[in-house]
Amino acid sequence: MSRRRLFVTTALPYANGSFHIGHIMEYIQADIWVRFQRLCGHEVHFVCADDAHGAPIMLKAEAEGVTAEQLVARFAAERPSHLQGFHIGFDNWHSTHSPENTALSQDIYRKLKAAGLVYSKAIEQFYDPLKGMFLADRYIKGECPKCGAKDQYGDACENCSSVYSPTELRNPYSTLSGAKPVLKSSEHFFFKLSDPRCRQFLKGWLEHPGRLQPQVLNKAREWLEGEGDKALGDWDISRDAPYFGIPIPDAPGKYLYCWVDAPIGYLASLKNYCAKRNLDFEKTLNESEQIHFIGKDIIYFHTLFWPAMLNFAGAPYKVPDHVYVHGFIGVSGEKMSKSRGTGVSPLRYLEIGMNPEWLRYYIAAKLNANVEDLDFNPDDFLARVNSDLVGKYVNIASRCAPFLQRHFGGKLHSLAGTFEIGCGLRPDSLMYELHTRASAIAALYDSREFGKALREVMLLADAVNHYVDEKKPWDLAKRPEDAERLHVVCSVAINAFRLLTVYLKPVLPDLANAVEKFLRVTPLTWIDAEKLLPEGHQIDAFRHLMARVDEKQLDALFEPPAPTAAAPAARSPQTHAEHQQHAAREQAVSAAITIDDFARLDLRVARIVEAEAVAGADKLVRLTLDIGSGTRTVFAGIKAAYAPEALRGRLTVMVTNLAPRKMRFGVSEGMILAASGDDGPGIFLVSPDSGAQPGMRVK
RNA sequence: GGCGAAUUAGCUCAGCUGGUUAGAGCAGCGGAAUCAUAAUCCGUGUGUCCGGGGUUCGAGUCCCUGAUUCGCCA
Repeated sequence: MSRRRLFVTTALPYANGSFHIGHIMEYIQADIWVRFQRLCGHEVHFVCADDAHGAPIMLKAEAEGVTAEQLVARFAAERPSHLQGFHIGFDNWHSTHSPENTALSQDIYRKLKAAGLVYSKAIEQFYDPLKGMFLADRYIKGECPKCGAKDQYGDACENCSSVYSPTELRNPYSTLSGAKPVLKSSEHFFFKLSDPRCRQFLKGWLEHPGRLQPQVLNKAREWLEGEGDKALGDWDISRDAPYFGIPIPDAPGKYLYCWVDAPIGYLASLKNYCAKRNLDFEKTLNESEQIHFIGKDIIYFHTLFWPAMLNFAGAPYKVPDHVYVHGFIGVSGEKMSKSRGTGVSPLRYLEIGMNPEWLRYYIAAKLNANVEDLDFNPDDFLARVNSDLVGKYVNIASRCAPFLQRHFGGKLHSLAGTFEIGCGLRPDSLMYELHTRASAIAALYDSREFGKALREVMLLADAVNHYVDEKKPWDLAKRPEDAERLHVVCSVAINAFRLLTVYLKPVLPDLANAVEKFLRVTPLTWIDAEKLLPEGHQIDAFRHLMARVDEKQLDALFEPPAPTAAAPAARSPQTHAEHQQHAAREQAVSAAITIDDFARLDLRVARIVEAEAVAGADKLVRLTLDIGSGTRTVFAGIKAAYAPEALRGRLTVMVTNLAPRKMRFGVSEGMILAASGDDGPGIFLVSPDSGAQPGMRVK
């Protein structure tokens, strides 16, 4: 195979939070693929970056009283340790808020404009007069124009699922300030995706054989070829100040929509990397296959906007060669929710000392080349990792190396007249079989069928264990006349172990590293599967290569984020609200907790933007809370003490990481703090001192 | 609401253009072994293939319909 040059990216994570399991899964998938390509001798430039721009980051920074740059820098600072923690080997990590990205984005914009694909027109949008900014749909709420349900977002009603535009909402309000938004006109720039040139190009790009997975192609084709009201529309690519983003050239007060400069961040990161490595950016870009790993949620951007942008911007840009799409990862059958903090926390996984390669293996074992969701199931994880990795694979070395050490000074026997497999090995021998599977396994890795690849490898591990069992080295060791047979059997097993290590190395780089030390060999590559260890090769004494997963670790991993969120099982709907009333009612002071226990509570200053009595409930008030980064709905049992209208605009303190709870009237996404005596008087809402801003952490 | 996908053993999933007794891994159960961090080996699957109709000599596989779940669109 000729040497490939690859430019590989993963989707840019939004820089308003830490990594969640979904990010890590994608990085693991791409990292395994990249490591495999490198083991095969191909050249790979593997980069990513923080997606730093956009209104949510700007607003979150504002709520925390820091600049957007500071907010982004805070998350950027923790990236390296988390990536290293899972052995994810990006060559470079950059940011869309960078000189490179500004230059590239403005260049691409200018070229698209020159190509006649950008035009401007005035549009009317809701504007928050208090905040002094235009409001995206998600920042507008109001009453559904059809059914009158309150607190519905600007696009659709969760209650009657009717669809409308934000301007149709009754009594609309800004979730940022609570103010009534006003309609205001402004000039916006559009990318003319409807241009026949675009459609024609995209059709050709999409249909290019092997470019996309069939499911992705179908979806993209559906969007591209939509007719009538489903036709592909032009894309609004500008935002008005104030906006944290890249200024549009020659258009004061206008910024590029963050989804324009986000994928350009791939190129910015590559450019930044090339500068560091003294590589020619344009040459590297043009000589490499350009491959993007993404989740299924952003297919639209990567199969329509992005290739069209690149194509019509022209040289030195080139269109992506492949976009590889994966599904979502759920936990125990439940969908992961970023905002509600459910799911497996990769950071907690590392904190409690779980082996990152367990997760790499487990995820790899469940990944295929399709756009399918996968499930993290703790029991499955435990069984899979312990059985496959420790029981089958590591066990081979563990059961044979001691004989070599005890009887032969750790030196291997020759397995054939020559060290090249195939020349001296019988076709029916174990080593021959192990060797011949290399190309099939490689093909599976290359096509991202990791689950199938690992199944193949484990089948081979089974064969090796079978072999050991059949040859019974422990019996041979009892008879001096069988010494040579013992030597051969154990040497076969160790050589087999070495091949299995090659096959697992893309998934388990760290373990492979430990095996290389144990076997005293230079770093293994894929071509090493064609060779055997020479006669007399000295190996080290065996020591544990991998611990088993302990069930207690999984318990710790899934411990609820806050003590109050324990046992969410069978509780009456009312309990949560009652819990709110009584949370602090303990007479005796509770048992001591550590600062770490306390730190697990995420308490935030919240502004009550909306409060209304819940029809049909005696005590409940439905609160809409602004916590800086967004809004939450909380049901609080405080109706007896507070009239809803008296609550609006007040600041209070909210437990933001309390597990969400489904109640008869909706989902409560946290709780607010209030004081109360044993049997009354009343309920007293906790308020921060003046100056506090929504989103500030209470600690 | 429209379009689409999924639903196969306790768990995770294979089953291509319809064809003989529906498969794998893990778990479980029975046995063997004891080199190995109780790891390994052998044996063991009577599953309304989501429900209900239909086409066919024959359907997990095709068609219709219903349920559930999940997407996309509006």
